[in-house]
Amino acid sequence: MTTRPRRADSLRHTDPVDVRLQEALDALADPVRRSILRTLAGEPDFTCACGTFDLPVSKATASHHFAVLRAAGLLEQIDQGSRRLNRLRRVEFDARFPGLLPLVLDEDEPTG
Amino acid sequence: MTTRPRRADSLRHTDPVDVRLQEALDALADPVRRSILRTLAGEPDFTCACGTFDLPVSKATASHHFAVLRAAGLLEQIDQGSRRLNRLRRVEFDARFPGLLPLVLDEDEPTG
DNA sequence: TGCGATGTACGATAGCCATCGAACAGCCTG
DNA sequence: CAGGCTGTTCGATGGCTATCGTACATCGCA
Repeated sequence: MTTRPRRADSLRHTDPVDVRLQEALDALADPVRRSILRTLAGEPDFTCACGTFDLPVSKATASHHFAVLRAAGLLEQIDQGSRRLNRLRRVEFDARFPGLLPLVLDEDEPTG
Repeated sequence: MTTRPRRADSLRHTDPVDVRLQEALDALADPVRRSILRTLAGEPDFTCACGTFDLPVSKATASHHFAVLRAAGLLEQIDQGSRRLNRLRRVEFDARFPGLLPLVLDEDEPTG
């Protein structure tokens, strides 16, 4: 009935409203994930595919990190062909946890 | 030469200014530690000894958690006899990481 | 001086999670 | 359709850390 592609089955989004502080902190406690968020913050919405990030981990691990960030209400993803484009949920997440995301985005140290 | 008691040797404080976001998030990612902070926030400064907290862990583990919080610039401790009294470094920590501590203190769920 | 209370230090253990390679699936282009 | 690209899933592994019991140190008090 639905015309939605099979690929989207792995795209469960979590509304930031439903995210607990524990999950948010767990998600943000990883330096690789924070670097993903910072990169995303510097680009327009839905212009970064997962594979375009320069990360010090394998693509399997990177995929895991994107899933964690999505589950924590930190990003929205849409499929475009074989690519998965990302958007930082800046406003919604900041409404749920005021000030938390800015701390991450303003972090001056890139290495982690 | 110094008249400082031996006991204070285990009291290295970290100025919140010198704390990195990574350490802060690691410290706050533990539910036991967050419950310590919330308890502390509800009492006057330097009125809670470490042993007075009702925690679901052994005293050895509790001591470890207090050390982590102190190292993250989240609390100040002073010795009073055989007791160690605590103060939440609310203002200093909030100056370093604006908004972060309030998120923890306003956390409505006690279980973690 | 001896005892109980408070808290730290140490060594061991267990569970969690970041990580990886390999296999798999969808998508696009030649 | 074949091959390459993008991304997920799976099982295994290693490291980190929360946890504990025990031993130890310090302090106040009888």
